[in-house]
Amino acid sequence: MNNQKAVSILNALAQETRFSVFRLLMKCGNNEMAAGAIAKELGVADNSLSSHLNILSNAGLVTARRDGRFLYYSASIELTKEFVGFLVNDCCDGQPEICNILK
Amino acid sequence: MNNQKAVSILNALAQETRFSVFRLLMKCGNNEMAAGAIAKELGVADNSLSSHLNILSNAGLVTARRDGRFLYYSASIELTKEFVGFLVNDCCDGQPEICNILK
DNA sequence: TCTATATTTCAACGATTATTGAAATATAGA
DNA sequence: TCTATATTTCAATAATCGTTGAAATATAGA
Repeated sequence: MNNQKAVSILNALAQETRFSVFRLLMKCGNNEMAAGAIAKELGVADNSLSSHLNILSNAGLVTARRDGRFLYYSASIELTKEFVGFLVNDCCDGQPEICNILK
Repeated sequence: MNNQKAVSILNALAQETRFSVFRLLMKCGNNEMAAGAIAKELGVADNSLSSHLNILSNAGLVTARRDGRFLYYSASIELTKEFVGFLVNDCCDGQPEICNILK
């Protein structure tokens, strides 16, 4: 993780539809959802959602698995962990007890 | 914290200069830096930085304090905590042990 | 092979965004 | 009051972004 990678993740998340997709998949944990099911759940056009899924995927936040006609998406939990860690780790000039940010 | 507020925070952070400003101020912890010092440190034009600081400030991520001609900025650590919590809390459908995201 | 379903790709359009130069505002000190 | 410093505001421009409709691709089943 580095500044550039973090900004690309932030860009991917900084849009209402994409953020909702991400939260929906995070809620699913290690389970997955087909693109169509996500589109229906969120009330988004298929092609628009496809574009958003692609952006999330390029940022590494979701991964896809094809099964027949369906593409199943799931959240990349490891990357999310890394990202959150990077966001908060270097705070307070190496004295985390100052802000105690993770609790 | 809610989706809309989180997206506004993500938008504020999703730009290289602003993310660098945020990280710089987080590194300062409860200390602060004058706008000019931030601009110099990051090699950004004053007016451009002012615009970015305004965006970070509108998102609640930084606060400003005037002292004479100087405006001192610092990170809003409480909001950052709330934001990170919101990002990761509802994961795994209420079974955080599945991804154990904060550790 | 034909048809239906699931999803993506593409081009176009309007909207939003970042940067720049110049001007304005706020304050300090002589 | 005059000048210098710190910062913001404003208008303009170029670049990027999200959505839409239509077409294309992939697959399943009859």
